[in-house]
Amino acid sequence: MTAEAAMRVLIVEDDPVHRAFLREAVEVALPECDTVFEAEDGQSGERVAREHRLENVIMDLQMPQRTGVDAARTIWRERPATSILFWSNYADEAYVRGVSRIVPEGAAYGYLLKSASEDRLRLALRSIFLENQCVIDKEIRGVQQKSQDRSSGITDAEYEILLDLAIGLTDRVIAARRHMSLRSVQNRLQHLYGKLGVTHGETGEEAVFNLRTRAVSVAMLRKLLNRTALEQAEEEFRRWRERS
Amino acid sequence: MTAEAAMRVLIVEDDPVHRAFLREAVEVALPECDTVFEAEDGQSGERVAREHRLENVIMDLQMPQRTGVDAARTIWRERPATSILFWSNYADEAYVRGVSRIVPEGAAYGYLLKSASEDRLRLALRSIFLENQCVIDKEIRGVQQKSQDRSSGITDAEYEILLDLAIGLTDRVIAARRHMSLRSVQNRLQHLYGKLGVTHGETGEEAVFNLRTRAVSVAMLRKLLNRTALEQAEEEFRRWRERS
DNA sequence: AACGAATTTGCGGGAACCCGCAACGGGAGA
DNA sequence: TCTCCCGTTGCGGGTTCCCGCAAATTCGTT
Repeated sequence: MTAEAAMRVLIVEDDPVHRAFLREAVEVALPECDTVFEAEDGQSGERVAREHRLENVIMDLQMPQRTGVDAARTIWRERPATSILFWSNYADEAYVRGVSRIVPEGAAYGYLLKSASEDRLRLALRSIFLENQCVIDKEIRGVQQKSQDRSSGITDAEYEILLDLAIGLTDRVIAARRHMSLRSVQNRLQHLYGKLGVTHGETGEEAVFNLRTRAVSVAMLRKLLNRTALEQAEEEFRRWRERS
Repeated sequence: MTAEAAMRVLIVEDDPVHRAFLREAVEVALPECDTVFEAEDGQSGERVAREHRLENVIMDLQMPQRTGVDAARTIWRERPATSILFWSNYADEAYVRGVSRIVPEGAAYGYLLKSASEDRLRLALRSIFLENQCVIDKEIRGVQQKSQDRSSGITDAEYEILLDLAIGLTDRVIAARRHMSLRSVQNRLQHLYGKLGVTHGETGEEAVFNLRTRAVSVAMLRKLLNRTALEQAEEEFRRWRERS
């Protein structure tokens, strides 16, 4: 038991400029914080959080080696009550999906864009770390909404097959992996094509697009997919493959 | 003719934290610089450079709306003697290719990673803006080398078809667009597959991968491709399509 | 229990893809 | 000039993809 409410914060951020900026912001916004830890990648972020039993984390999302999502997952697995503020450059749906997939029941978390004003950042820091409130950037909210919308949004099932598609699997392998018939895979693909609005080309002439590749392309352009999501899917597939 | 060597510098960078950091660095490293202009996207960067006839630019690469490469291209088109220091987060081959494709004969330019030390940055500023020397980060050099290597590197022709592939075109459309026969397209594709090391799968069993999509996937993972490159290719294709 | 809607699966076929084989053509060097 | 090498083109085939049609199954609702 610490005598006073001595708060400690961990900053996980690879960019030194941003790291310094965050430390400054924490010191200004949270005078009750007496110690600021820093880590410059997900790997060591996990380690420091574990060693010092830290409960307040500011986490960059895109980092080399080990993503912010990865790090947050293991941190939350070890102590689900940790408060994490995600601090990211982009509002890609791929990231938003990644985060909301791992946040545990009742945990306080936040999702702020780096373009947010300093005031907003300071407010978010106090809300999350002192009052355990969730703070989600408005833009992120929009993405969350859209991704859950029935009509334009993409189902989890469809997202799953999109990943399989994106790493280049054949229909047959997808069928084997997901325990479906070949035809079902093709069905899901057609749904996906519909949702993404990919067609062979405007008119009824000859095909302009290869739907398979085109789907990946527009998913990328719409930021449904990004390299990080790809890497993760690749890794999962590798693991599945090893145990036959 | 300015009476003294009154240098002026333009900083084009969307992230306010980095922008402030850069301004600071310029003021320290270049005391002979008396005016620092700032722009927060490619669009206005071009405008400011044009209006004030600036010859020294620091340019972020990934920016919303209009890329650093785009902005640099038009700036250099208007005044090829401009010195530009590119300042980027990543050493993706896609970016490196994009830059070295547009740098005009004899222009001074630099390519620094944001992870470089402040000393390195200051040194680069002086080298480029005062002595018109090119300064390329070592990591970037490595990428440049590799991309020009005969064996592992990818030809411009192959890169071109990779882009067509990535935006989802069919063989036939690629053939029409590039004025080749269908078979030639398929040939190039096979070369590409070879270079990227994509196969149907390890053993001689059934195919695990769809080569087409798989190629895009590994190109992404290897950072040969990124979303920006995709966008650009998409745009070019659209233009080609309009004039039949 | 019964009904309707959404998924799953099979069948079949046309189109696109992947690719080995072979001939042709143009540029580099002996 | 002759030859060698590389890129292009055609042909033919096996495979995979894309998808309409229709029966079967699942699931939620009344």
